[in-house]
Amino acid sequence: MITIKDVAKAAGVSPMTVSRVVNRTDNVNSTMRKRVLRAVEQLGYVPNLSASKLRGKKSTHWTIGLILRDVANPFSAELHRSIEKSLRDSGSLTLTASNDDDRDYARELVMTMRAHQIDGLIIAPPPGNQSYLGAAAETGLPIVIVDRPSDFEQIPSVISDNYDGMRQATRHLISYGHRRIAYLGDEASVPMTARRDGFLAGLQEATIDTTEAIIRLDQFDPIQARETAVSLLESNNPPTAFIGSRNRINVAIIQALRATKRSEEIAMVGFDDIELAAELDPGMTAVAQNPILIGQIATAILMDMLENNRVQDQSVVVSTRLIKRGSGEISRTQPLN
Amino acid sequence: MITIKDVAKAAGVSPMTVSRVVNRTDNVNSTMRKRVLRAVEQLGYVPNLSASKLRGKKSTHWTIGLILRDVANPFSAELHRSIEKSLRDSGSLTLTASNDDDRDYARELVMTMRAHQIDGLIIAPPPGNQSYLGAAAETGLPIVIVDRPSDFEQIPSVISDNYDGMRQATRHLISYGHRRIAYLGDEASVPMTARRDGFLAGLQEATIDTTEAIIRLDQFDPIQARETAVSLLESNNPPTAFIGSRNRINVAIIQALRATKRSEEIAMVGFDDIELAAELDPGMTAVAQNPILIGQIATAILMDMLENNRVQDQSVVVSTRLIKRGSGEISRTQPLN
DNA sequence: CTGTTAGCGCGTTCAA
DNA sequence: TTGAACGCGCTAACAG
Repeated sequence: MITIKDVAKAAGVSPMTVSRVVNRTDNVNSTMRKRVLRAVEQLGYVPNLSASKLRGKKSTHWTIGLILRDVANPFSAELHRSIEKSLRDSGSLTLTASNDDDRDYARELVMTMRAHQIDGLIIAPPPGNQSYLGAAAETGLPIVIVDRPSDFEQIPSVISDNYDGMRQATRHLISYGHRRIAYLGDEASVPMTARRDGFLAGLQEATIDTTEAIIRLDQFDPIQARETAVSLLESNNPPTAFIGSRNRINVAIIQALRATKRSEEIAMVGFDDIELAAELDPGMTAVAQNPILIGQIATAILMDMLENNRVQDQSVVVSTRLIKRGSGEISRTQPLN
Repeated sequence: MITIKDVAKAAGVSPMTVSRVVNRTDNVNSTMRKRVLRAVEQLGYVPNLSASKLRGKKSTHWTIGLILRDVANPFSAELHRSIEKSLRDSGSLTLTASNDDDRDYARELVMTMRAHQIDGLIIAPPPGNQSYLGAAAETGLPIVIVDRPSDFEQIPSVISDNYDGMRQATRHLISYGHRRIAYLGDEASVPMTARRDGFLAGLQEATIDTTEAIIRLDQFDPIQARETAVSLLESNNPPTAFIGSRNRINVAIIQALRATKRSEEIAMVGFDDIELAAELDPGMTAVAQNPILIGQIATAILMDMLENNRVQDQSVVVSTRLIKRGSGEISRTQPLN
């Protein structure tokens, strides 16, 4: 490894002079500067950021920890991209990992990232106790929570308006005459319970009893969800519309509708948009989140905490958007009870 | 920040003893060990990995640089996920970034990551000179190239069999009677030229002249590709089949076919699979790459270089798989010339 | 079994 | 304008 000393020796100056040249500080005699730069070039010297940081140097080239649920999930991937882009100007880099909704692993990841000396953290925490985040925040680590509400006053969060998004979806289906609406979801995390509550609120507004609808909160796995949807469709009293609570579940419902050749007559709205959703027959009506904006806001808040060394306590809610593509605009065809 | 000294003071021992306890090395008296562990717990001490590394400690908790084309692209995202998963057991973390096919930026990223003291690098390099990788490799940094061939003997690569995959796609369409096949792609990178060559080889095998087919190598942008496809469909001598050269282009072609209501009569095969491809009408026949396997192999090679301190020079080619879903099995309907 | 010494690469502080 | 000394947090090597 080429160190500052090697460069100094090659250029015939002291390490300090090299440091000054590399960091563009102070005034350095231009001949020396040239000598140093030539040596840097020749030896391929790359400064050791860890050592600088250890020595106490402040930099704006932050190392940001980014913990998402699953980097391969389209929503997470877009969020990742957005954060990366927002960070790019400052020359900051992200240490990225997926937590798979496993709280213990998330805790471990935070530890490891702290050991790696991250300057800030953006995390989509798994369900459950966020105490490990509180502890980390107390040491002065700036943290922003995304996609989940924060347990702590001192930790800001950026999150979609899950409740309102789902309520809109529900209202939309009701406006097309549907009452027997099947909701496939779970209640394992706060966003999911918010979506469930949005659905219930939509029903209540229209004075639809929860027994008239079909509410399945045990749908964790796409394959299982697909089977559930098929069996509902084949039951005595099938739904006239479906609501999917997240992107993988939406795909499952679409598969079920197609497998039973009912996609033209049974309505469907999905929470979370999917690539190609517009090219289906009919196109999938979706409640779209805005991962790009969420990422931008989260990054902006974090940068503010980092640069101004202050504690933020704001919680931002980003609204969703209902995109009508056909599947949600199928009117109820079945006779009224 | 809590350091080893703080813990030592709190536990009434020397820093060295704390180090031994934390690193589980040597034998430490069990009472002392307990005292130390209690202090660690109480103070929330997190060891500074950078400092350990600076001191020269070897660890198996590697920090791996991962430079992809675009973390939000489904192919890259799957690759990312696979690498992350393969790395997880060793407790390694990735410093991840997108290069947007910009060589200069990729060069800069490698610099920055080197400054961050990464132990190894997995990169999907942009088109153009890879000299910056050669230089980095010469300093002893283990590098594995993915999704692109390597310019250097000493840098191993893992890549899909683009040539063969595209040749299979072409043969497949030809076996359904197609001769006037429109290929929408570019030749801006080695994988793309390999796909182009695979297409040409497929034509040649069937003694189809290149003037009989439609070969567009100027399709970089999905929106532009969509327009191209529409205008081809509306021309005097339209193609009876399309080939898309990558995922975003496939979507564009599907959109064009649907917009012109020709998806049932014009065949189509896409290179790269897409979520929901099976739920289209007809389903999209695709040449699927295997990002999971590519990631596993790349990680395995890198780990071998890291752990055994040796230089690998192998190049691995991962085969593709043709998935028939309907769009590629539409026979030619137009009269023979 | 435990502590002391020294130094990894770097930059702040101060002296020249 | 330049350089020397010092110490950031940590641990290998040695001493006790």
